[in-house]
Amino acid sequence: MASNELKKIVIEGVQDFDPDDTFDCGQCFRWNKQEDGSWSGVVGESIANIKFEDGGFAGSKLTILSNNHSESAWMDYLDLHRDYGGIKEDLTDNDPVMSDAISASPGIRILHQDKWEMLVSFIISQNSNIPRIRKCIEIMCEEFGEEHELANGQYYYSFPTLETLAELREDDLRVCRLGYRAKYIAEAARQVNYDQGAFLSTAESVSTEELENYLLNLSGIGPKVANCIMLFAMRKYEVFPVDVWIRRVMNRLYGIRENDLKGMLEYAKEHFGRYGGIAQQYLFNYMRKLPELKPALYKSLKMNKEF
DNA sequence: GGCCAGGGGATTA
DNA sequence: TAATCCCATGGC
Repeated sequence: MASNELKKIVIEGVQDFDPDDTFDCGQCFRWNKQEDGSWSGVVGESIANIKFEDGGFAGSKLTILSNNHSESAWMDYLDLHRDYGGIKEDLTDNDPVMSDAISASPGIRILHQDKWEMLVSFIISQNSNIPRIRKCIEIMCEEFGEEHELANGQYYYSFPTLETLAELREDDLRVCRLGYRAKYIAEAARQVNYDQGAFLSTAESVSTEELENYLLNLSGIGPKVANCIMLFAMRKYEVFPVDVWIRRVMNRLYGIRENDLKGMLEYAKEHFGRYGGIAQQYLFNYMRKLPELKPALYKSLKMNKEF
């Protein structure tokens, strides 16, 4: 796994991937953009810095400087085996809204992140905003994660383990500024640790339905959070997490009643199918970018008013 | 099924 | 500065 020496891995011919789109589309919270345009992040027990060698995009050399020297581990994490070109073609078919959404962030890939980290991160995410979520997680890692030091003196913290968080009380978590979510996390950690995380570790071989049932029984996890965990850590690409942004996209751009959650899920199932989750990422990011991208359109949508 | 509190930072008015 | 919003859930 991770040594304390950084080593460079170069992957050639990478397409349909842009670190800016992928690390800044709201699926991950521990990647930070550096001054030179590269991205640094902690993944599991290792740390990495990622950029395109020539600053290019499609087909160019992707450089990963990391103490996890396994190229296949990074291929898996960045989901580089999957044909996003084909997926985008499928989704774009007869859908001008999706076409625009994909054009806004054509380099999104769904990262294959850690199950426990995603479970906790998305409990934290509820009714919050991305800068604040990132801060809470950063504090949690510094307080309760393991400290790692590289040969060059650089240090970083991995995400706290299930065992560690399961032993904490709600009060111990106060330092993370989680608000009422502290209780959910303390309880969920104990629930998942009931079988030492055995069920969670088998998640990818369990059906989406059974997995969803398990997650919905955990404290602080409802349908939206469960879907995010399944999408970002368990390769359940058909789920369609509906948050306030997606609710507005589906209402303003697809004409579905704002409170008709069921109708939105049915639409996604029928039109986005097994790539519902990937479609959701394009749409979510499109809406977040819209004020800059298309100010007039954004204004006309009256995003802050109920329809 | 609808309503509302939960904490607290970010954003907008 | 005040008001509102935010990658929702749980409990009534």
